[in-house]
Amino acid sequence: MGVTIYQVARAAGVSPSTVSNVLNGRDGRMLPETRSRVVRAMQDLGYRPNHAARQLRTGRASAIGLVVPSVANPFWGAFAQRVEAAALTHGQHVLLCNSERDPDRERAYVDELWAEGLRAIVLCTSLPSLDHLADKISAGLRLVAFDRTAQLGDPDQVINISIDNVLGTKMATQHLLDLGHRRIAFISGSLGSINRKERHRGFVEAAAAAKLGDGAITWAADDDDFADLDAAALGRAAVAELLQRPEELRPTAVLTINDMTALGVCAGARTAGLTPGRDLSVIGFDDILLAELAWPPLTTIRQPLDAMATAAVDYLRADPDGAVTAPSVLIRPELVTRDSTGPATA
Amino acid sequence: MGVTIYQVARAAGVSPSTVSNVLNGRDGRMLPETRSRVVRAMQDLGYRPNHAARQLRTGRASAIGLVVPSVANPFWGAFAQRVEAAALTHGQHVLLCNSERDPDRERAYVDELWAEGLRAIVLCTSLPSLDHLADKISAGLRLVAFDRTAQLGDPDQVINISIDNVLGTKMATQHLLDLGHRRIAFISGSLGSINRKERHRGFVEAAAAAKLGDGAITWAADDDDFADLDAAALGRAAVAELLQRPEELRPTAVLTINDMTALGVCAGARTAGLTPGRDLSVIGFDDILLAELAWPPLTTIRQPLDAMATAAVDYLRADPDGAVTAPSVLIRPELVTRDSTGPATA
DNA sequence: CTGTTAGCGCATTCAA
DNA sequence: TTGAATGCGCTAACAG
Repeated sequence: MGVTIYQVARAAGVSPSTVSNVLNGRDGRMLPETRSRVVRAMQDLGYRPNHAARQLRTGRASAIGLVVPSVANPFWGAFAQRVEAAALTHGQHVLLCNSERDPDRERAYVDELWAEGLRAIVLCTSLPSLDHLADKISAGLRLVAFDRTAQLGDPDQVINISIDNVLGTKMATQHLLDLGHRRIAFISGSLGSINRKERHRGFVEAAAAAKLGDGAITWAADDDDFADLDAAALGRAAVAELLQRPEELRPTAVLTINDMTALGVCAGARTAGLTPGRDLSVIGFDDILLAELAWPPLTTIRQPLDAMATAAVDYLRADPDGAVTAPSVLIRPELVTRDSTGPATA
Repeated sequence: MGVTIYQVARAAGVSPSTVSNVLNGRDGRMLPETRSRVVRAMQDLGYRPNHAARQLRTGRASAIGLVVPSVANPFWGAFAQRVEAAALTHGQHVLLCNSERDPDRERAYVDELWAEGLRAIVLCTSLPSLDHLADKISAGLRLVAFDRTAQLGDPDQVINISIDNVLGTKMATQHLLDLGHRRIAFISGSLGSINRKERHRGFVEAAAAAKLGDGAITWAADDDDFADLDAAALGRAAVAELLQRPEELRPTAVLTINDMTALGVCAGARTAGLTPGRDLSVIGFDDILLAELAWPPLTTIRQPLDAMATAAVDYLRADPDGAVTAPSVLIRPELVTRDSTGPATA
């Protein structure tokens, strides 16, 4: 069924090990002429390397493992699409895993991928600690932690790729302040994960700098009542509660942990008879495809996913022996102004 | 690094081949007692089968290949999440491929997966013909064609899983008729793919049965100006054009090829100063997560994704030697009534 | 009912 | 600079 290096070797008049050397870029061990003869033979015969055999021999698989909370979430779906595209440019495949934000599941996936020989994993995690991966990492696992900034005590060699969350919510808060809002709510699920804490911090700091005082309202779910896909429901619930407050305590603008929650807030506001963008300003985070499609189109903080996905795959492929020069990549967010935010009216 | 069947065999006091037999469910070839001894040894040693070795030996990989247009599209993201979940219950992994609706890319992916030993593929395709896969299928490829109904001349052994598209748009059209609408537009990208043709047919037939005559308007993009992710832009463009028509030719209700397009229609209607659900009824297709979140919440035809994904994975795992008793699974759509459709006012 | 054995395709010593 | 030989972990004859 498949062409083997033996057939290639015979066709090129060399030994199998020479073909193997060509395959593995050990060009120094042969004459350029020999090399080109081998390459030609591979093309003529339509040779394709057998990944299973290579993996059996080396113990390493070439695919990239991708662990996301859930590709059903449009943000992660978009990210997964870009990771796959970036991997494809290197001829690598992507193994898809949905952790559903369950830490046990997340760990089990990484264990499983490791046991299967995968040595390159993009882990989209909100876990504060990566200690449980330290042994694998020192044993050769290339791990990109995505959407999570570097933490003290992280294993060396872990590469963190994330937006600058603090800056992002600062920009969002500032935008609202510039529009004249003085009572602003930050809405989020439980503040357990790193990036949520950071986004919250950006809000708190920007609000403090503007001396908002009690005008800075934090609404965070206590525990994990809301799963990943319930972000919208969370927004709905939060806004329903906030709008019941007496007018002098009621926010005129809302900043959410992500776009899905913002969409929920918009829906909740409408249920309460308010028009988002006019009676209540709403700003999201992520800039998912649907942010632009919502009514009103959602002002949000964009995460440049293309750049992030490409960076992730590049690091995974970097020379394993090379020094990791950039242990952490902090990407700059962008404010995208659309119609869901407007001047303060109250 | 790994425990092998030899170690298990030694621990259980049997030969490696007996362990292999246990692994492969050939229970008939050993005493129950022997079997349990082996199982115990596997647990004690923490044995995990080496997929690469197994694949090298058998030529078959155990992962499932999933080819979707793009997981960045919320519908396909949701589907991918469910396929992965279904595969996980069998301990199988999912290899993710985004075809971006490029037929060449789609074919290249299938070739690649096949060459890598994958023998189970879920192919979400709009291609009318599957002839190019016939040879692989007869050579043992298990292929589930998703979102595509069976066609005359399809290779045997292909399993088609799809909703009943004709019924779906009939239900949608009927819903609009029941609300009193007499000028209804069907909006879609080019009608090249099977399921689009079918959805269109459902609309045409229901409209004809209601003697709508010129009141049944088909708006379909000529060629593929709009890629998968531009569905919303397509809806916007279509509605902008339709609303410019003289009043007696202007639709009072719109039925779209999918929810993303419907969301675009809603946005376009608002741009034109109309309120969806009041001035223009809009009904989508799919029931993606965001349909409920839109404003107004979108009436739509639901595709029961869970059932569809489970069916796909089950068929992939069915006994390869068993007769394929259900070459085609036609799933019943459900009308989900929300606020984007209302009585005809014009 | 259980054990022995011979590769699957490749990478990698070690010799030449 | 190249070649011959070995084994990664497993399955499937086949022999016992």
